[in-house]
Formats: sequence, C-alpha cells, structure tokens
Amino acid sequence: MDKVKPRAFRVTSFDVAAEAGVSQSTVSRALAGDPVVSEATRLRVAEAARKLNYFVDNNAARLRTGKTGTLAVVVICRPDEDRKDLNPFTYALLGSICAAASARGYETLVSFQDGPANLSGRYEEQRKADGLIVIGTTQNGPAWDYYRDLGRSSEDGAGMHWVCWGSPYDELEWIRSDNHEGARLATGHLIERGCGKIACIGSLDSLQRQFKERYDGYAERMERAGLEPWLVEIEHGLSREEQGRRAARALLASGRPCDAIFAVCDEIALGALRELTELGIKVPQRIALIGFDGIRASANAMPPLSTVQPDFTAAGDLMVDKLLAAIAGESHEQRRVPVTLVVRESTRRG
Amino acid sequence: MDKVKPRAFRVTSFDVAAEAGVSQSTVSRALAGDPVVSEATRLRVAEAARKLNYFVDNNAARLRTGKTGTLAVVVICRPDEDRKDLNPFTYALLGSICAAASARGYETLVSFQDGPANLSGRYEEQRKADGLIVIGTTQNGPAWDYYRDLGRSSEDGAGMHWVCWGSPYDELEWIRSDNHEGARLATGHLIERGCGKIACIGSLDSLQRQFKERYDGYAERMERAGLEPWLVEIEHGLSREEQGRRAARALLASGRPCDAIFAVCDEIALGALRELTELGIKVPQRIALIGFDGIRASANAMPPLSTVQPDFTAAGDLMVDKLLAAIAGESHEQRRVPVTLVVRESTRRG
DNA sequence: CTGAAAGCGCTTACAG
DNA sequence: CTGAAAGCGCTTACAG
Repeated sequence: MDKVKPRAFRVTSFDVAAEAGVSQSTVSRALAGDPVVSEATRLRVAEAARKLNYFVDNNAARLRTGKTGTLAVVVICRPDEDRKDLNPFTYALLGSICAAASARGYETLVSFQDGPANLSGRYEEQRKADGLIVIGTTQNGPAWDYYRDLGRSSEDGAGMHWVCWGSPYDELEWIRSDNHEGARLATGHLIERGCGKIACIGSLDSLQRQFKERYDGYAERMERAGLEPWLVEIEHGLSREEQGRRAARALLASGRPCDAIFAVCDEIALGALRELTELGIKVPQRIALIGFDGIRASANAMPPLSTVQPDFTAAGDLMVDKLLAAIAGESHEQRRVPVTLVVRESTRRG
Repeated sequence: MDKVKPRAFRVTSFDVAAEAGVSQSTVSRALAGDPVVSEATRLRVAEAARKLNYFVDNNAARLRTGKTGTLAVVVICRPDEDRKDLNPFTYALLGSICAAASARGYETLVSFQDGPANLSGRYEEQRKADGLIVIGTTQNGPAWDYYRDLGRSSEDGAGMHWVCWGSPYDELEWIRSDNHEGARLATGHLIERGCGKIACIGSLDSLQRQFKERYDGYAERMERAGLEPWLVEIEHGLSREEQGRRAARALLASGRPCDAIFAVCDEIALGALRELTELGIKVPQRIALIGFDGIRASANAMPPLSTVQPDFTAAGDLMVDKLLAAIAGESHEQRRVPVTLVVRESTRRG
C-alpha cells in the first residue's frame, strides 16, 4: 500500500502466508509445487490462496527467475495488405505454433509487423520473451532485411534465439515443408493418372525459396519418367491469383500441348483454375491441375483442388521444438515438415 | 552477478549510468522520455545505451509500475478442430485486433483455447495483461460458460476488463457487426435485382446470436417490400458447409419457387453454392445467392460470392478501444461494427 | 535539472 | 520440512 498514491489493493504471497499460518517462502514453494513441502502444508496454502483469490504476480516471478515462459511470434505482412487478405497458410501456421507453444507451457506474444515504424525484434533484450519465431510473407524484403541484420548484429554477445518460416535468406534458421518430396508426389500422381504433357507454373528466382525447391522436385520426377520439364514462369509483383491467371494464359498462348499443370502454390493454382474455367477449358477433363500448400480455399474451389499439404501440427511442433532446443543450447537438426498428397476432383480421371 | 550461480551477463541501467556519467535514475528518466531531463543529458544517455546495447527490462518496469502494456487475446476453438480449419473470419479479426493494439502501443498475448485443460482467463490476476479480448467460435459452449462464470465471480472485487466477439451470452460485453443493417442491405440488393422469391438460410435459435439478427434484418426488408419472409432452417451439429448443402436441398425439395437466397454466413452460402452447382442449378441465372461475413474464400468461389463485409479494421479498433476505455474506467457505448455490401457475380443480373 | 533511496512481489540459496 | 533475508532491475516521490 503506497502512502502517496494508494494503488489498487493486491493480494500478495504475504497475505496468503498470514492466512495459512506459514512463512511467505513456504507459500511460494507450495504454490510452485516444490516437492520439499509437506502435503498438509501444501493443502493449507492452496486453500488460503483460493480463499483470497491469489495468483502469483508473473512480473515479479519473471524478474526474479530471469525466464519469461513466453515465445514471441512475429508475423510479417505486406505494408499495403489488409489483415483479412493475409495468406491463409500463414494463419494456419500461426495457429499451430500457438497451440504447440501452449502444449509446452509457453505463452505466445504475437505481433503483426509490416513496416519500418513497426519492425521490432528486441524481445529477448527487453526480457519479453525467451525466443522468437518469425513467419509470414517472403515478399516484404525490408522486413526480412531487418531481421537478418538483427541476427548478424547479435553475433557479438546477445545471442538471440529464433527460427523462421518464409525467410528469403538461408543464413537465418529456417524451417520449411519437404518441398522436393511434395513436388515429386504431385508430379508422380499426374503421371500415374496418365498425363504426359505436364507444365509447372512457378519460378526459379523468386524470393520464395520454396518455389525453386518445388520446381526441382517436379523436374526430377519428370526426368525420371523420361518426360521433359516445362516451366511457365510467373510474373513478379502481382498477386498470386493474378500470377496464376496470366501464367495460364501464357501457357495456352504458347500452343504447346498440355494435359496437366502443377502450380507451386495453391493460390497460383486457384488463379489458373479460374482463368481456365472462364476460358471454357474443363478441369480436370482437358487439363488436370494440382497445387501446393493445402489451404482451406483449395477444398472450396470448383472443382475442388488437389494439393500437397504440409502437416500443420507437425510444423508448429517443429518450430517450437527447434526454438526451445536453441534456448536450451541443444542442437536440433530437423528442418523439414512432412507433406502428404491430397487428391480431389481437379486431378481425377475423366 | 550472482555469486553462486553466475547468470548470463546483463547490462542494467546502472551500467548505462556509469557509462554516461549520470545517476541511474537519470538514465531511467532519459530513456522514458521524461521532459524534465535536459536535451544534452538525454543524448548522452541514449548514446551510452546504444553503445552498451541496453534495453529496459520489461519485467522490472512492469513490476514497478503495475501496468503490463499488454492485452490478452483468447481465441476459442473447437476441441476436435484442426488449426487450419479455424473460421477465416476469426483469423481476420485476430489480425485486426493485433494491429489495433499495436497501433495503440500495446502488445498482444495470444492464446488458442479449446478445452478444460486449456481454458485460462486469469491474465489480470497474474499481471500478464491489463485486459482480455475473447473471440472465436460460438459453438464451444463449455468455453463460453467458463468465461461467463469468470465474469460473474470477478464481480466481487477483482474487476476484470474484457470484451467479446461471438459470445452466446448477452451478459458479456460483446461487440458485433451491424447485422440488421447488413441483412437489410443484402435483401434490398436482391429485391432491386428483380428477385421476389427470396429465401433466407439461417436459424432463429442458434447459439450464434448474429444469425437471428441477420434473419430479422432480412425479414424486415422483405416486409417493407410487401414480400413474405421465408426461413429455411439449418440443422445443428454439422459443419457450416454441410448445413448450407442440406438447406439448399431442403429448399429445392419444398417445391416452393425461389429466385434468390440470402445465407446468414459465407460458409453456409458456399455450401449451398456447391450443392446448387452440383445439381446443375445456375447461380445467379436461376437462383441468385448472397452471404455474410466477407471471408476471403467468398471471392474465390465460382461464381464469386456476393456478401456483406464488416469493416475488419474498424472491428479491431473498436474492440481494442472499448477494452482500453474499460481499463481506464471510461464508458464506451458503441458495440456495432459497420458493414458494406460487396456485389459479385453470384447476384449479378443475367 | 539531477541524485539517493524506497519498494514493486516474487524465488531461492542458506541456515536451522 | 520451514523461515529469514537477499536481490532481480526498474520507476518515482522526495529532497536538493
């Protein structure tokens, strides 16, 4: 109770101690579950705490122990982007990270960051979190530059702990889907379906590293089957949907026969699907189509879109486990999330 | 530096004070931007802090001031639900809340909660947050019961600060879309388009209060135009998509002539759309269709779905402003988020 | 404008 | 098994 500015009354461990007839240190131990306190004492303390509606002040505990029990999660957005239009893949990943952290007893401090005024990754220095997870769009270059520089500067001492998903830089600790395997699965599925003229809509030089990995998996599987890879490049600086639409048009305009398309992400695939549909080209009867990412909208498309889906639960688990290992000073080699093929109408046999 | 267990070296305000040649209290004031310190001193302190890579320990500051600068956001999920399948509306709302909080200088502590093992809203008591925002599915009854009881129990003293979106209980401080107005807009749009046999797929007794409000707005607009309202009830306990599919079938099976459908949410509308499409009924040529919520998938549907979209940015702003007002002990009456009509192919004139 | 000092509410060696 | 005491790193009246 402050003499000058009496602040709101707050129950402390001293009040509980008085109520239970023990010392304050015993209250702390009992409530923390320290096995050294007797069962009888523990019960008495618990009852007193319940009666007084007492909860440990998290800030005092954190100040004393130096641990926060919190992981920071930064979601990188595009400056011009409405929150509603954020990549649904990112949202699913965010959810699985929060769930994984919670399952391991950690809170998640979430921040959407899009521009210079907003960028801030000093969570450990401020003792707001024990580590940092950065996810979000690869396309916000300045944001990733900021985090890359933060990582570099902290070499000398501070020792940040973090992992990323979507970083265009290999020097950051990244985790990604098993893109090669997923692309092989998708391509193999099209081949087994009887397709032989399979185009890949994608890019080799996108900031999005995953796109190249997916093309490589596609090309590898094509060559194994004695087929020639065929890349239709997306144009940079457009929405994914528009990239898909234009690539579909370019593909048709080329005049080269095509019976199937592997698009390197679902949103590009959905754009291509709409363009094909509007041009009267039946999917899958004339051209089969498969995407990558397993976003929810792919299931709602007409026809429903086949895709390659990462195990989102595994993704969250892996990111959190890798981060916790880094915090504990242990090594953790795995950085690929397993994927599965999801077959829907868009690749079914006519 | 602890003698027994030397913890990791940490720069404190005392180190900065020594470096800058001032007292520790001056460092604190200078870094907090207290206008009482001279410009020269402030610069010297800032330089010393930069040189030593010093950041204020957030836990110590919070312990001292009693404020956390943090808002807790609880997202209520369904226990059986994959994170990936969470309602996209909820994710968009989460994003706008985090952005609004950030714009007002608050951090957001986000937690996905789905069941008894997981439910926890004691953020203020633990001094983890200054207030609480609860959003998410209305369909998790036990979770809302938990929060309702928490609200009741805290009457006697603690005084929780919070706001909700999606609560089935009116006693909690709720914020919702302007559902009446949105439904009137949607229905009026169908009428202007020339439709007269307009069904509403929805429910009067759903836990989701918003559904009844939307039906009421629809019925009001119908009656104003001298048309008879026609409710096709959804079945409980199914996914939104399946509810939409079945309602569409029931509507057709009734034999009653129908030229337009207003569905009380986009996901139900998308289910209805797929059912109609699979049955060969052209949308909008034979039946026009409009939903509510403005989720991203509605734009990707074939044909793109007309809808009523709440202003997500305003929603996040309003929830955060209302919560901050409650924390400050001020009143804040507004609880409706404005909506706009989004016209797409599914209601265009043939 | 600046400094010395108190105190926020815990956890944890240390002593018994 | 329990208690007395130190100390985590700040902010802020109070005094000058």
